[in-house]
Amino acid sequence: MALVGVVGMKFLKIGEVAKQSEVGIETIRFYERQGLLAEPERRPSGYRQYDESVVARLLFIRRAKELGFTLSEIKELIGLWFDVSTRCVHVRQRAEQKITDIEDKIQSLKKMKQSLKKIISQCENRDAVNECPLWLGLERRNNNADDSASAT
Amino acid sequence: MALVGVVGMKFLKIGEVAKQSEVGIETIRFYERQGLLAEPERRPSGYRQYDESVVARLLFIRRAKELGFTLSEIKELIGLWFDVSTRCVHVRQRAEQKITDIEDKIQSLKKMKQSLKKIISQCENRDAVNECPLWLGLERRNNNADDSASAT
DNA sequence: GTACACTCCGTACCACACTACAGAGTCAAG
DNA sequence: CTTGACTCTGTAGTGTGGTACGGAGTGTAC
Repeated sequence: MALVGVVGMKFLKIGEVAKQSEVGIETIRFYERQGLLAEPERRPSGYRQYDESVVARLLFIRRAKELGFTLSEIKELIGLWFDVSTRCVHVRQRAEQKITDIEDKIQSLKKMKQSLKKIISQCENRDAVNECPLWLGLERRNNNADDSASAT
Repeated sequence: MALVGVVGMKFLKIGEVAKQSEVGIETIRFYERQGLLAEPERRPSGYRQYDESVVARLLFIRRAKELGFTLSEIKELIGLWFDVSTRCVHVRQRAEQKITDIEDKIQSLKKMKQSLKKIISQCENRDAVNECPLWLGLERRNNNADDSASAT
């Protein structure tokens, strides 16, 4: 039985993939329908047969979602990789755009973190807590020329 | 500049707030119902009367959403500020937790950025594009002491 | 060879975050 | 005044991202 063409290649059933990636079975099939996962090989019975790489893909999708990317953005990010050998110029441009977006996100998150630190320190010092400079300056693309905001 | 009864305090109607914050009128009312915005003063006619600070609040909400926070998380973030004078210990803990989450997000975004750069360089070098080390290692809670702070 | 878990497909349903009316009242320029 | 843009409340509908069946077939351990 189990004659597999290639050596040592471990195949996974959908439930095993689900367990390893901590993504629900239904969700995996949903992602397949949405084009985030390629349609996998099938056993004669129709069972999906995954190789291990799909787990990494699913972990990536999960994390990217937590970072505020939509499924269609994630699809695009994944697509960048597979397009790389084909239409170089477009890929390059899109990748550079994504990098800019990501850098903006990082900057905003850093501002947010500074604000939270400020909250904690005010908390500790029991300073007068009134002015709420809070949260400002993380609008995106923030080239703040004006107030030299909080820095710790 | 319009001068208003009391001091130089400018009041805004909902449409003006919407325009300045680039958030739809319906969405502003929706956020009010959800408790992300306090119920504003009303004119005798029932018109909402906002002061300018609401614009910053809305920009914050917008940005936080782009960074992957849900409305209820955003509500909590906003709440942290206003609770700060009251229940210090809890606030502190929650703020510290948020900071950890944010640091994780930043790390993952940095990994993602590195992967994109790799795509671009492979694009340029026309290297064999085969192994797909891509996207790995951004699962969350990954501490790498590697690449330093904000660079371009 | 029969339990029993697993998988298949399809459809329906869910929560979240809006978005779009309807029908009535308000404001401000001309 | 009138007129037209703006606002009010309330309810209904939309798009995204899943989640939960139902009824059938499959795999395998005993």
